[in-house]
Amino acid sequence: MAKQAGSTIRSVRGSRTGRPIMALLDLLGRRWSLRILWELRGEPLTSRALRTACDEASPTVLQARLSELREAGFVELGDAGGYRLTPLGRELCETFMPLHRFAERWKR
Amino acid sequence: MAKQAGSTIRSVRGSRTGRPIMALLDLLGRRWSLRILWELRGEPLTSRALRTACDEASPTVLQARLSELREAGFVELGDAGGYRLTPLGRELCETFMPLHRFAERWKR
DNA sequence: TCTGTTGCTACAATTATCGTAGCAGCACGC
DNA sequence: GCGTGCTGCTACGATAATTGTAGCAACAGA
Repeated sequence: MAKQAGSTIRSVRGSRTGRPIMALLDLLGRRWSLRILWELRGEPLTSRALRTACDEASPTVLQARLSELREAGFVELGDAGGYRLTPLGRELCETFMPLHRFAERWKR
Repeated sequence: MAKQAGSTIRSVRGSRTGRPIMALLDLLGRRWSLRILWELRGEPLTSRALRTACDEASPTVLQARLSELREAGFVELGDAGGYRLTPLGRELCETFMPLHRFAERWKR
């Protein structure tokens, strides 16, 4: 499912509860979602650059996630090519930016 | 893999890069991880109460995630039974608590 | 002993993800 | 035109993760 950008996406788990946080947690809980947002926090990246940044994750999933994140309004495809965060996506990214500091302290 | 609490866990993706944030993003990016932390934000929950809170997610995954989150030091099993956040886990939870407000505004 | 908890597991079926390969479209230099 | 190299994106078989149902042992109270 979730074939191409703009088409249907598997209904986000938890959205039926009507609680947006559940839908958001589910979307962000899919593999590579968080990582993609994280890697896009800086400059726009082409699909291949993003793939490289994400440890060579398979393009299949990357495209799926990008489609979902685009439909959610967090990511967009720039005119000159390359993916980048929308203002909304940037806001979301800022939201869990403190994770960075936390992770550094966690560092098992 | 990741059979029981305290045993080995599949090495967290990204940990090889030496960047803790990657390991954390990977751990949190597994299905139900974020949701579990979210549901435990309040009172301790028994495994079955947690399962109910998580839309009847299958106990297999729930146990797997709980083991991982326990090994990571975010969740613990109370003496009288019931799962709860450790101080560290609570700190992590606070970190992405702003997501709640964000989700409310996002609300497609 | 019976009932109802607790945390936790087995196992087959279904999905998601991986990994490799490759497509069409576009811009470049030749 | 022709090739080269980029872009976003997809097909498809193999592998791993997740689901759903059922059930276990251990413990507590009646």
